[in-house]
Amino acid sequence: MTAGLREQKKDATRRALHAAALQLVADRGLDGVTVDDIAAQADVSPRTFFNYFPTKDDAVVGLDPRHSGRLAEAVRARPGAETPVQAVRAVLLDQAREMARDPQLWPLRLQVVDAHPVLAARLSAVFGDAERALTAVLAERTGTRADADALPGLLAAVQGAVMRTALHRWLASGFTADLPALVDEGFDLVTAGFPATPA
Amino acid sequence: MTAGLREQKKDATRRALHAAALQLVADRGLDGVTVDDIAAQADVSPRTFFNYFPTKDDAVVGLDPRHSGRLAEAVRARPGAETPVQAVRAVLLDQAREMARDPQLWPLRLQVVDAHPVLAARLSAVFGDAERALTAVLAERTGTRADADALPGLLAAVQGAVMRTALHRWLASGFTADLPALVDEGFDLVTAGFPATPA
DNA sequence: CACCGAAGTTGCAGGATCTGCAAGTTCCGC
DNA sequence: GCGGAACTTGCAGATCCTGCAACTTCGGTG
Repeated sequence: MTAGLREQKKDATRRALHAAALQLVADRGLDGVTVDDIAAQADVSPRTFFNYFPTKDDAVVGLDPRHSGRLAEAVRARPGAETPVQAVRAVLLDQAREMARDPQLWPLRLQVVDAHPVLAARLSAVFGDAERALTAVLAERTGTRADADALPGLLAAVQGAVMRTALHRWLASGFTADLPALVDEGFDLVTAGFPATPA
Repeated sequence: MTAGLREQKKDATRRALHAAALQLVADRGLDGVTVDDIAAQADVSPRTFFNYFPTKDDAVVGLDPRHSGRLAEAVRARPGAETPVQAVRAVLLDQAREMARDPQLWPLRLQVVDAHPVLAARLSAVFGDAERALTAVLAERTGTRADADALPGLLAAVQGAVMRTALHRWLASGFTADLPALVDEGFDLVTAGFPATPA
């Protein structure tokens, strides 16, 4: 089942590079760290670094392109009886719980990303990929064409907005808030159509 | 009113650089164009290029950082009687009309950006800045703290989602669709809370 | 109108990023 | 074992981007 030794090593190296990049940048700032530093920390040659990540920035963010497909696949796997919003909401809650599990990884990532606009852009690109894949799956589910119906693309984009907002508020709370709860709150507001003033 | 000759020249140079970057990249692709090419096309030295844009990518996207504040300012200027959603919707419609006015600039921009994920990330960063500024203004309007109330941040993010989706659908239509109408459609869906299936 | 400070342009040197290429080394299946 | 595939590595080189120091141009002032 688990792939050969080769695969394991690759995964390990990838994680080592990401961990090194994240930690070093957290300590010294993005400009205080070179690719050579990261490679040295992970015990590979500088040239090998680029076999794993096309860019220093990508190593810091550290999210596979294959990660982009996970969201869409998870939504596809939801029971067909659910409405698109219900399906997306359920999946996002799962992901939020997953992210909150490791008390180090995502908090550190978010702090670092927040401190460097360039990295925020990179992270947005990853989200964008995920949203594009999700759009296709939602179009399947609703049986419409993605270019005729606005719903798939819009829901995919709004889902990203909810998640980004939740992550930002999580960060702002010093990671004391409950991430899934923040996601829930976001979906409540959205599905209520942004009530004027519930005052 | 209009600033001195100096300001005019700066604006002209900036526009020339952006236009050159956009056109060259549209023709040859992002990797087929160097900063030297762009500078030459705009009749300035390569070194001067970096007095205007911190990055080649930024020159291609060509949006000021000061552009980021315009959205927020426009919302601040809306009558206080409007709900946040109404105010944001009105401003976004204005911007959509503005973007659709020049039949060349935004279409070319969007095509180029769509063809190069790196540029999409850059554009996302600009949107992100605008959203952050908007969050602050919305928090003012609702009289809440942006970190206690989810609405300002979420509405700012969702607004971005609506606009991005509209732009994407505009692009997909080959720019035959009506951009303001696409924005309207997006807001209708959002304020309806994503109705299950209006079938 | 002559002059001075501020603002803008330019060239140069240099560090860092990233890519192709051509070895070497390690793993997997037969 | 052994042959091919996969991975690592070094090297050369193009490009990006930055600091610095000169030079040129603009805008105001007496």
